[in-house]
Amino acid sequence: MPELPEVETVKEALKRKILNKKIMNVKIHYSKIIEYPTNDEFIKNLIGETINDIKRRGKWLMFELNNYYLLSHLRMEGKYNYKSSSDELGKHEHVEFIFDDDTSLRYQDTRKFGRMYLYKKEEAESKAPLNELGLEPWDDRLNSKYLKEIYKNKKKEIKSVLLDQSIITGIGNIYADEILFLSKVNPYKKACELKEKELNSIIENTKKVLEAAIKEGGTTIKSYTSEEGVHGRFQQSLYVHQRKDEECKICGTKITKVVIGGRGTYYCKKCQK
DNA sequence: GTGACCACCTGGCCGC
DNA sequence: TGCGGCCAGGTGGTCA
Repeated sequence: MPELPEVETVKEALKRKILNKKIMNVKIHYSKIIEYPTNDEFIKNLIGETINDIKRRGKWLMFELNNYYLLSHLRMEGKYNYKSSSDELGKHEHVEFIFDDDTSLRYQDTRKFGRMYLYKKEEAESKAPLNELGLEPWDDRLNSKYLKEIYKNKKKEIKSVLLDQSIITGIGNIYADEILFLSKVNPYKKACELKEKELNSIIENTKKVLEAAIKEGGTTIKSYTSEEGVHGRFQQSLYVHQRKDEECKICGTKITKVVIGGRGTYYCKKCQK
């Protein structure tokens, strides 16, 4: 599933292809992808807009247009295909953005979980989803004091809390497992019980893991590939995620898989006591 | 405010 | 071979 590094990879790939293209038409084939505004307004407002820049906030792609921000979340299996506008519609392509040079960008999503918002530029930051996002991993304000203050009332397992996008944005299930492994923190540990040293370790390893994953083009698991169909190379660098019963790369103990907060969680019982 | 649970979706996998 | 059931998981909504 696309997490921060995968979204960053998609963003860079899209920038190489669709910057400065003008939208001539929009076709929606599955209406629920558009969360806000209505389908009709979405189409009407986008026609005539130019894609001036593409940014990222957490796992959200932000297409900067003349007057609007188009926000797109890929959720589990969303991806973008860049094709000729005359190409046949793919089976799971739900939204088409047709440009003035007869090319098109298509949003494809097998499981239809992805969502899009279209806001006027001046109001995008003050509305959901952007105003509900926590700090980016590289934000200077992300320190042990910040986490301690928020975590003090969190009695849930740290594994679940790391996935809370309103605290640190961009961490998903794969990288949460990897961050906790490198930080030598047991995923069952309650967030409110973490010591300052552990919080600092989590912060440092969050940056380290995500930076390395971005460098490697993200992680490819099962259905997810990047916008260009490129397979992320970070898969080979994973210490624990999806390595059940394989040997820990540090101590040789078999990796354990459990379910925490409904999510498959992989960890080493010896390294993460 | 917090935590637990469920719905949204489809394809892949497994057992029968 | 075909069918049914389960699982995967990011997020938002509901309820206690």
